[in-house]
Amino acid sequence: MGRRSDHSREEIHQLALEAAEAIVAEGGYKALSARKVASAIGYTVGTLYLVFENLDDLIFQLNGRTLDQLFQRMSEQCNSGQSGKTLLCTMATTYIDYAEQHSPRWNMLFEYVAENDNALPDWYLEKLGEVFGLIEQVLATTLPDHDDQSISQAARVLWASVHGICILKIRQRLNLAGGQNTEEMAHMLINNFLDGMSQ
Amino acid sequence: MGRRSDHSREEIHQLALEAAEAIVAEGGYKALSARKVASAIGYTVGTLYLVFENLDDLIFQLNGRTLDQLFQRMSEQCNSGQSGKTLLCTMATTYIDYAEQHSPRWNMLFEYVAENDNALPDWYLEKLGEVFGLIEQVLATTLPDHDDQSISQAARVLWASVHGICILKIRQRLNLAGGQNTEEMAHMLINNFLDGMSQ
DNA sequence: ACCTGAACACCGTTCAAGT
DNA sequence: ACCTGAACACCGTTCAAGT
Repeated sequence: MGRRSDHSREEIHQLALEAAEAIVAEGGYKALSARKVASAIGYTVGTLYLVFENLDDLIFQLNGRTLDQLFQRMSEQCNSGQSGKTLLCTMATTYIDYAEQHSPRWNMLFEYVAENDNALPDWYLEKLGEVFGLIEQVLATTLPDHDDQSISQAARVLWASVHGICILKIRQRLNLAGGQNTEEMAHMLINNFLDGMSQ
Repeated sequence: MGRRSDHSREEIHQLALEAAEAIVAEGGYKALSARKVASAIGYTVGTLYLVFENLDDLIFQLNGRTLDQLFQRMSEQCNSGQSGKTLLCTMATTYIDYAEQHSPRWNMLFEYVAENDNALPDWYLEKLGEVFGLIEQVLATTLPDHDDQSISQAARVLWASVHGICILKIRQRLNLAGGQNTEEMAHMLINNFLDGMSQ
């Protein structure tokens, strides 16, 4: 046994995250295990615990990358020349498309709840804040008569709502008679919510 | 080894569900295991598999009971003499209170996704449909100018949205600066959505 | 210093064998 | 007929011991 140093600590860290992404994409978050990740990168389980606190730590970091990807795709829409309701609908479509195309990974992002009432890591909440920040920016120009606090609250309410539609669809809790598709539902929400706010 | 017949099949079934409820309430859905349920009711693991297909089957049935409880609490509000936006806000509060008071159990209700693209059991979707049906009824009297299909779609969009706010709060994904409480957010949503619909 | 591998205490699920 | 308990193939996590 013993030393190998084929890879630096940082390299093992990266390799592990990439292997974990592949496992989740392939078989869902339930297929993820420390042993599988380790063997996928050619190390033993023990090594993983030199680089991550535990499996939850690895999951959080993977989720952090997912948030980065969501943020990037949504922020790209902000420079598309659209604005107002149209832009918000486009951003919702981007969000929904990501969720549908990467559903195992997207699922994992919202599944995990820390045990023992531990709060989520600060950097995690910051990344979430950035996503909500995008919505705030768009809302601020769309509803110029509202103050900052009102915009901030509306952004949270609106995006949590889009998220709710998305998650019930992905989790198959909206397979009821007469169902619209996810995108139509999100657009119906955005249009009516903004009309209500504009009165 | 062998026969005991202390309890009928049906009794074992009930005992197991009750034991499972207690375990989840105590330690969250991650604490639930077939072995724990079995030992809590004084049987061995094997016995559980005479009464349930597998652990997921047990979870689905427990979730079915949770849906029944939600339906009952929400339908009680419908006879409270309130109507329109006020009634919908009360129902949202009921939904949110249940989620906050029984968060491990409520979490489990929306966590589980069937593997292999198996759809949820029919009886499960029916129970979900009953909850959405309540919202439809209230919306139908609140928005008399809309046809049935429009009401049905609005009910799904509205309640999925309330759900989204609720789940992000419970999963601590809305612990961002300047946060309102869950109830305020849901009420803001309902008021603006209905104002939009009424235009 | 770096990594191993065996150990510990758990899982879900099955099914031959006991009464 | 009813239930057991041992077996199988897995888990997450730790840490003495090898190089």
